[in-house]
Amino acid sequence: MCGVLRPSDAGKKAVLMGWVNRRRDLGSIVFIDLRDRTGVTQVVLNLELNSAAHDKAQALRNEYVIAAIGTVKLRDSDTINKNIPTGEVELVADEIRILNESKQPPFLPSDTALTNEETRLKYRYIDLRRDVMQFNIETRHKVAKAIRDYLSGQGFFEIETPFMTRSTPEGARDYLVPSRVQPGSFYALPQSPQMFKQILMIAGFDKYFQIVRCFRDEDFRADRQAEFTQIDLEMSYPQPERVWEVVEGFLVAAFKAAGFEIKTPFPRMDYDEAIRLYGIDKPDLRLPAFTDVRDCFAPENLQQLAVNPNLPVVAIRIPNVGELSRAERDSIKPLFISKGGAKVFEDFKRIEKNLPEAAAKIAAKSGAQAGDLLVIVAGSAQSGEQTALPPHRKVTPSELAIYASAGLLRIALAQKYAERHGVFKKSGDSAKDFRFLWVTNFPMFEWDEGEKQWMAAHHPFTSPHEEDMALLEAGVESVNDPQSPLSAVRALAYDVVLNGTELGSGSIRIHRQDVQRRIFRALGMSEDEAKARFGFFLEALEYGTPPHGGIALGLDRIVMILAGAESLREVIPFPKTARAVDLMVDAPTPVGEKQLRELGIVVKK
RNA sequence: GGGGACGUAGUUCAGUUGGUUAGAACGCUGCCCUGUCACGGCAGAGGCCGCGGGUUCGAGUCCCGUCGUCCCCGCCA
Repeated sequence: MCGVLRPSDAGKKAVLMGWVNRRRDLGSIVFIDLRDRTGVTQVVLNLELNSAAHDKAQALRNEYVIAAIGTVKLRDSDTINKNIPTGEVELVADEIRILNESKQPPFLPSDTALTNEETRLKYRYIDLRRDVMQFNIETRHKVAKAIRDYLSGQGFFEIETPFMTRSTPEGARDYLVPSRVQPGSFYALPQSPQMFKQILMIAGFDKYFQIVRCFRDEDFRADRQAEFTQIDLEMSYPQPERVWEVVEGFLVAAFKAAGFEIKTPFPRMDYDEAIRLYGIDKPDLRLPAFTDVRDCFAPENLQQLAVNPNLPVVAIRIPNVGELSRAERDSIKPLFISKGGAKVFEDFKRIEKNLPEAAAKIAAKSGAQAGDLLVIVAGSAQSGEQTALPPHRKVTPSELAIYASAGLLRIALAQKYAERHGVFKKSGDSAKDFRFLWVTNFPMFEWDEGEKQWMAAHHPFTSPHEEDMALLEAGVESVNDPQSPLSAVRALAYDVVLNGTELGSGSIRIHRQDVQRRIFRALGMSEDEAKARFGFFLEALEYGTPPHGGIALGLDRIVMILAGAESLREVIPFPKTARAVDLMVDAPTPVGEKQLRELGIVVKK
């Protein structure tokens, strides 16, 4: 292999096969850098030593596939290349065989400047030859293997579930597969194996996992692909803590496989707390939390600033940004996305000038140092009514709007000034570089403003909190009332978050028929409707279902973070574009009349 | 569905207030070169300026539309 020869191999005969990475022709002596996935070795062709081989080297071009047969030789001390692991040796070739030629590629794997992504995706087989991509795909393999090994060792069975399954009109849009033998009927590709894994619990496979492809026909982002891979698992009789322990266990193994030591257990935080401190349900702990600085202002100050005094006044602090120019301060406001009447005071200098006392208190309370950026987000007069708080909830909908607006701005600012504060740069200290977090006690229901009703925040099989059963009972008939007690029902649902990325999401499931029925009723779903959608599943629940719960983590996202990549496309061998197009194979495509006829499909233009 | 950025040689990019023959680097082709390793030197080829329309004496540059890629909001139980 091209990356393995070392000084200890000196004198040995060797055959190297690989791609011509680069050719350096000095006339009577030619150097070939030969590359395969293990690395690069220099092959020497000297006219005086072997004129036939030297002649053959004249014909070599980039990306030709060749075999070089020769002797491993220690390099003279002044010709050692310290930049590559094989740099102390070279292969003196007796013979060169051209195994295959190559057209001139649109770009070279050895290029230093990265070609645009469209070209890379079209010629993915060349892009994948680049060492970064080879590393990413290797990391992916190692991580997946470590997880398989770990879970198998813990008594989990990897069990496959169908890809061609049943469409359930919940959640994301389905990819559909038409049935030829039953024209007009369609399978759906699974958005996740959710119901199958629960059925496996009912079936007695009390520890299940699967590294499995999932499909969602929605709009895509850097961290969302049409098809993506989940580490899906489910177990019988667990407390949430037991699920977390398993996940922490396999993440330790996965990170170790990629060369990182991480510590467990991960910290835990209530959903409400995450919103209050970070304005988002997947906080990036590498950056400081919000400070509520409402009490730093005198009441007349708030009035003067037209700030709603009943709502929080949030200070966002981004450390070590340095002095901002006027233009930079002006460029903050366009980053702000106001929800529910939230407004931003992007220029802290102005607050310092007009309200020096308040500004000093804010700086002190938020722990701001010189060079830190402070931005204030507060409620305007247009903000929603402040409502009474259920005893165990810490965030009302009006507050949520403020926190969420501030949360988005916090991230936008942190990304914009990432170069300056350097918080996102890898330090080499895993405890700092990988900030894990369990976010727990999500709300069971979310208010859908469009549908004017409460919807399942996670999925309708998530178990409510034992303590909140009475609230569920009280709210079960008020699905269309935004003030319904349903707002306060917490779910036994949890997310695992890493550096502001949601890695995975899970819950303890409902195993009791009566609770499941109540949930469907609370979601405004009639008995018949529920039966039509999930009939098989509801029936299965009636045949002795053990309590069970689980989680699913995005393998692609884990590998993306481990590889230090900015996009899932960097860790998926054959990804799709934002419009779900595969540029290499050119999919999707229209199909012929005959094929459509067989499937009983007429395409409307 | 909405907002933004980008599209010029094989590749990465530059291209001034609209101005005559659209440049550079890398890559490519040929020649020279015995220790290079992003080798070096000389010479050369290579362009529907994404596509369509408009304004203009004149458009890579301005306007409208369209296609594609990327990022964000919505969406993603």
